[in-house]
Amino acid sequence: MAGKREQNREQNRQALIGAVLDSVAEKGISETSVSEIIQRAGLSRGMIHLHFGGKDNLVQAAAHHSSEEYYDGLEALLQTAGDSPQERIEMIVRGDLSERVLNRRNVNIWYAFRGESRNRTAIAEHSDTRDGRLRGMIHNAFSRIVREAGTPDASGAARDATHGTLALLEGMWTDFLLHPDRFDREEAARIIFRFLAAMFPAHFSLKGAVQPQQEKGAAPAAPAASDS
Amino acid sequence: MAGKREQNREQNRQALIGAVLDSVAEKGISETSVSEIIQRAGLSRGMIHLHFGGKDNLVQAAAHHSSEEYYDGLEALLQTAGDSPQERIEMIVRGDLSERVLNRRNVNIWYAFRGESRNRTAIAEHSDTRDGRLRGMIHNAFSRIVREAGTPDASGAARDATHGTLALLEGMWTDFLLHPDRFDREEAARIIFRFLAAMFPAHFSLKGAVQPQQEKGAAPAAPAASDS
DNA sequence: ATTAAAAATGGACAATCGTCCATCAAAATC
DNA sequence: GATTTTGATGGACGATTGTCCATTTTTAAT
Repeated sequence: MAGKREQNREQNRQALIGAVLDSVAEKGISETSVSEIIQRAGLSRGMIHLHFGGKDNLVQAAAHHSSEEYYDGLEALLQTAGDSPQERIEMIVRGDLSERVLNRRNVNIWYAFRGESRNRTAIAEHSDTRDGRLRGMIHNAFSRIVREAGTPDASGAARDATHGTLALLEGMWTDFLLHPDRFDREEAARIIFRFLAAMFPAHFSLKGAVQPQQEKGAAPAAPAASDS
Repeated sequence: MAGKREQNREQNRQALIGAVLDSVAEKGISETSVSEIIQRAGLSRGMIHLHFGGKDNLVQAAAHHSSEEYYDGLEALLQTAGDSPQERIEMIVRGDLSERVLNRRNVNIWYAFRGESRNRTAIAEHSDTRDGRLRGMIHNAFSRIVREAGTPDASGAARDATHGTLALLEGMWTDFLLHPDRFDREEAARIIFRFLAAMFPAHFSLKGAVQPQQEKGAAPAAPAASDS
């Protein structure tokens, strides 16, 4: 049962966190005041101090919550992916560009926090651990690809691929931030896979994309996975 | 001579703008108050209202100034570049990753403004026009490359290359923001050129980078430029 | 030198910020 | 049902915010 006491308590905590995120997404951090928060949450002024000990801690908790939500979503998506590394990469990329993850609300929140993160150490750490876990997931997959293929400088290639993929995703998010209307998810994905196909032609195909110019049309892309 | 009157006037305007940028870079936007600004500028409280009509306008002017500075630097660099499109691209990429452009101060300022840009329309526009002009510069170069090479879907390839390059640069900036110490400019450039070499093997060489895995080693990269 | 004009000063001002606590309401325990 | 315990309330509080203007200082014009 958990007790009506603690049940309400937790409910109000979540209401406050939700109110912060809504306000940050809509009005930005600088306009997210205590008055704004409690008005959105429909709670009284003292709640923030009671549950979080102050506004800063509440904002930090909200940043943490948002970060966890993002990562959990991505991880859940990854559960549904196949076992092959290329499938996992593809799932991460498409997931990170999907409506559920990449939308106005999330982008606004993410960039608002990041802009202030340099000062708020705690928030910066969430940024970091998120990126750290994501990087780990991607790097693992590329390491497997590289190992299977027996590339000469294996660790370097996997690292470059990881770095490039993350940078591209990051850039796409910025694109969305600045032009949410014109943004084209398919185009974004296509560009990233073009990059990956160039690095690992045996594992990623270009599908409908424009082929790079070549003299003799040397083996554009072999079929990717072996199983399923 | 320009008159000592107007000379001082302009000098103080610049002092205020500089103070805003210093403060934003060091303390972030939320801690950049009027008191903070006038203290840094060593001027009196009323100056902001006198010269800019209010804090918001001053901050906007500072954002504009920063944006212009960035773009002017890049354009100056471009003047020294050769005439071939690949040289121009290379100059833009290396310039955008150079110490002079990509440093802690600029990155902090840039992301601080961007985080708040959604609310401050004027600031967002600078973000936009900057990206617009940069995009134009890059797109022009890729269009020429694509035209010379007679790629089938020319406009699509040029657009994808532009989009990808900008996204990668954007991602690298974010990388620098989060990890200014670990950031490796050479690695960042190498990854971007790997992407470009994959799209236009006849125009961009991989140089010292790891080669993508291929079955038969089909023409990894022809020497790029023809002149000099 | 005297006057006119403009720039710079710094404090007054209302509004808003975030914090905190005396008080009240409700759930849990006896 | 009485009592204890804990959550919730909302106003008071000092600090700080940005704006604005009466005053002083400095430069330019006479």
